[in-house]
Amino acid sequence: MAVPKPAGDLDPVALEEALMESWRSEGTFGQQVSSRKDGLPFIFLEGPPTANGMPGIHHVVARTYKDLVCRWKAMEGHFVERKGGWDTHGLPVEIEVQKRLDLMSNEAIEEFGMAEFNEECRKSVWTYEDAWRKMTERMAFWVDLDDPYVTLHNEYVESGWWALKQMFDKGLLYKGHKILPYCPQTGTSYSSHEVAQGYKEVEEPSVYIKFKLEDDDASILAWTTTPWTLPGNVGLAVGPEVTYARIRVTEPASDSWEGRGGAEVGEEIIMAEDLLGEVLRHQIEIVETFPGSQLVGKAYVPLFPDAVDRAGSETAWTVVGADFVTTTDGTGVVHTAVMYGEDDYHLGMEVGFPAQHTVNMDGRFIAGTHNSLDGRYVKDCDDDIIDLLHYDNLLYREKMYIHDYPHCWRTGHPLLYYAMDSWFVRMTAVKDRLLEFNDQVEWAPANIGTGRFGEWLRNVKDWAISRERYWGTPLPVWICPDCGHQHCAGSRDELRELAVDASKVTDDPHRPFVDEVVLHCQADGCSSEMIREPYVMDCWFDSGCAFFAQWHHPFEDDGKLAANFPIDYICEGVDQTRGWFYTLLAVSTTVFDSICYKRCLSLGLILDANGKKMSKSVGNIVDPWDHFNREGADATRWYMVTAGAPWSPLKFDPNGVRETYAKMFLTLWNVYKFHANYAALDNFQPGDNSQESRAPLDRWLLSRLSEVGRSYNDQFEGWDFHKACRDLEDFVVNDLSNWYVRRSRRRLWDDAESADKLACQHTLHEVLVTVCRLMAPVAPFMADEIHRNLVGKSVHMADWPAGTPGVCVDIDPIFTPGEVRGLPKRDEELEQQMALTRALAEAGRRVRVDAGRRQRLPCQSGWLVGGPDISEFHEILADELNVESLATEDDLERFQRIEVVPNWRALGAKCRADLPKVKEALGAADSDDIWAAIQAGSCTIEGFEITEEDVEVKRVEKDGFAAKTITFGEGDNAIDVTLVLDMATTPDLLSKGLARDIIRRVQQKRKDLDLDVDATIELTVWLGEGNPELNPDDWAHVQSETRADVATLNQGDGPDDADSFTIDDAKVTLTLRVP
RNA sequence: GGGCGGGUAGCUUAGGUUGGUUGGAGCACCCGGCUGAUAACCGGGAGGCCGCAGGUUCAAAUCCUGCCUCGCCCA
Repeated sequence: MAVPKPAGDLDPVALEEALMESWRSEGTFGQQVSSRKDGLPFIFLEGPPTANGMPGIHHVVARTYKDLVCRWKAMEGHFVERKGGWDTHGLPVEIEVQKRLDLMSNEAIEEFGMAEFNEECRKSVWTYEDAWRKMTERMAFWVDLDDPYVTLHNEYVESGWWALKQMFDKGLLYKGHKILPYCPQTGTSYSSHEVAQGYKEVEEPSVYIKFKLEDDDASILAWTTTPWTLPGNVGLAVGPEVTYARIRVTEPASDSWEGRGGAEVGEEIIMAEDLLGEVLRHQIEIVETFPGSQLVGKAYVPLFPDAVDRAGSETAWTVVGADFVTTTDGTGVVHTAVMYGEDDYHLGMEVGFPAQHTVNMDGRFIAGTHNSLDGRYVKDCDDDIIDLLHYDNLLYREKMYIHDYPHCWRTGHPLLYYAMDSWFVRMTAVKDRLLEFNDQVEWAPANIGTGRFGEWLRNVKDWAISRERYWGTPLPVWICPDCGHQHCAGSRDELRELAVDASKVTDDPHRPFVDEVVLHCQADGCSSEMIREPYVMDCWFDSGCAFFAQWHHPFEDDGKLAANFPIDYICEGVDQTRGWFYTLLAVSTTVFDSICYKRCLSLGLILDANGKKMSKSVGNIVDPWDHFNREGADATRWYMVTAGAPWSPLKFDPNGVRETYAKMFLTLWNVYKFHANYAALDNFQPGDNSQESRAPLDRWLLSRLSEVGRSYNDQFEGWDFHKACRDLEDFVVNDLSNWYVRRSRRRLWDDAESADKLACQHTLHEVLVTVCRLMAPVAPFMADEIHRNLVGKSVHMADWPAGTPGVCVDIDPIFTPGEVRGLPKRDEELEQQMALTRALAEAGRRVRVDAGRRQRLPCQSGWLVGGPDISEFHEILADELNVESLATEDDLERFQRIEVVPNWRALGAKCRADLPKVKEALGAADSDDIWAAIQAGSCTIEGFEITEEDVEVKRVEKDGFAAKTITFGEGDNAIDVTLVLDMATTPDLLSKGLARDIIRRVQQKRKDLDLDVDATIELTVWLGEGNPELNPDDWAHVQSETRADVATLNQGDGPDDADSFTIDDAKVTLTLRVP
């Protein structure tokens, strides 16, 4: 504990940069972690960002909430390790490299060389690492970036392999199909993100097809916008609840028929009743109507009999029921080609349609589909297919159709929805466990767990985890081309064991090296060789493995996983709900059959000041450095935390950061400066100084601090960081600065040592130290700067002053005796009294405004009527009110008289034409007498008997008094308190008021001249005509207050060029000279 | 198209679960006061169809229904 150094003006950027340097050289972060190594662990897992994009303000938000919770828990005494992490695989990385090197197809990549391409990806991943590191350090996110986990590291990949093998061994990994938008030109399928970049409006032929029933003369009519899928048709779907109609054509089509197709008179067609009018172009009659369920099971004649092999399917080319069928467009009958639509595929799997391709990976029809189509690009065949159907009398109509359709963002070609081979994790098998584990997670906000996330889990689908890409964790599955045996490898050693040529197994598990590895088939009796499936993993799988792969579990984790699982806290944006939040739980459920994280804070999105999403293309990105370099990281962090609940969308307003800086940080700094400068001057040493012996003002502030600290902690525990910080800010600005410091300035001016001055210094010291500890997790810089100067050590090594410190197990004591520990005693009664005092001080200013009496002109007396005893604060209140003496008084009557005024409504009805006379008489009479007479029932005026109903009684202040009544407290405890001021003016009061006005002007002048506080001056004052006499005592007071060693008081107007001012029409002139 | 969240003063927002006197606050604006008090402070003023329309109720910013609008996720 040292005597504080004096503090200068605040330069937030310099302050923060200097502290960064101290933290670096002292290793403060490491010290904070290791000093708590015997505390209960609090396990945090960093969601890995990808470093191939610039960090933005939204990253600062997420990292603030990660950091503040970890810092808070560490101060509580927890052992909080914070390992960094990087997400380094995946499509975004590949796309960056492809764009840069102009490799716009898989062929181009393979021509360039897969090894070379992946090397470019590996480098690209670190493009912005330095920017990330700088941002992370500058914003004071304490995370270990020197030893992070990295998803591309060989060890990390190996842990992923191990996890996948666990799934495989449990029968949770299988190969199936996934319908994906696919570009045959580039040979790649696309993520929804890529698809979104390539929508185009196109006009294409759509057709109504007649499917002839086997045992019936009628046809079922179906509609499609993709004629090229018709050869693959294997079924028709109808809505079981939808009403269908069988109709008969009664007249030939009119001459206005356009395009191909048609129907004969007498032909019968079945389709949804609601859509008849929209679809049919013939005169018809309805034969019958019936629900779709009656159609289910009916067989029809295949359009292209050779295209698909029945393969034992009993449902092929029959009608099936499906819930997704609607009558919003089409015919209410959905043509189903299993391999070319997501609904189609799922329906096909469900009802057992044959799943066969009619189209190759190059986008051409497979040989044997139809002799005029085989080998041709499908999009070129639309017209020919329509022709073929027309000639077979299977076409009813064709119609051009305009819609948005996805196109390849690289080649501009239309994408085909195509069933790709894909590997899945059978999440549907563990759905109940997922839901059970989710119930154990404490979500913030709670509705994410029950709502968005819970909903997602209740509808969980199998997880398609393979990607036909190059840069990622390779899928460690090998298949024997001869016997079909599948083998999932769980480690690099296992590969070496099974490899035909072990030397092909490199340390680097990435493609293309791993593709070279061929394994001995492990099936009994098969001596063939297994080839690797050419996929890489969904990069979400990588990050979902972070909780164990970061330790290279189970290969060399040294018990790390056991000690760090499940995780206590994760925190990311709400957009991670179906991303990282899900994949973590998915992996921990399938591999460990365990909950993964206990608490999850899901952050709202960050928007610009206008509520628009920030995006590069719109150009509304906020650069965090704009604020780091102006208001500083503390103000930026504090603003983000106080701007709203963490889970609400944050409209980032640059002005708000400025406001936070001006309000919270400048104010706090100035309080600190006030304390530090006087403490340095007086050689202040904190020591024993009991709370009880201090001034009521001190005890009040400490009590407030106690309450604010307690609720701050409670609100932290309830995730309400925004409320906690707003309350603390309110305390600092209003209680500490605007009231306590303002009321205490004079106490510290005193040159002599006094108990009161010491009490004030101790109070400021304790309050500042405690405030610093409370705010340290959110604003780690200024809190540390102040704490270091007052206590001599970093705030980040200090204990949390509130809550339950039970988790601090055998930590070295970081406190020396006499230091602030915990929170002070609370005195609610005292707080109430001060609240009333402040309310009365405000009421007094209002009284003066209403009564037209200047604040600087003192009143002789003030009285308080009613309310609790606040005599402890009478001195303060008298000073605030500028009254010579303040007293309590029981009898409000002393200052008030009643005034009886007519109730015009009642009196008018009674007196009618005589009303003016009654009014005059009432006005002339004495109110007290009239009221007494009315109450006695003997009041008669101008012959009318006046009762209580005829008048209203008002209470007004007697001449010479002004008053205001305030209601203090709430509900049943509310009590009226009246403040009365004596408005009388005496020569004595006028003299005091004049003195105060002169002092005020001189002080302003001193300030303008930038004089030192203790500099002396020579003062000359001229009092013009009309001024009151200035008493010698008051003149002496002027001299001492303004440090005027030499002072002259003259009558009359002073020199023209001197400063002058006017009070009550009298002129005062003054000159001020510095000797 | 489905799910979720938001819409309150010029701007940022509190309140909404539990309906109840006149819907609070900060910034900006205007007037006044105060200040050896900091980008300060105090009082007052102006500024609100609490997104729109219905409904429930003695009473709706609050509860219900529909719609509009912004955002996110999913299709």
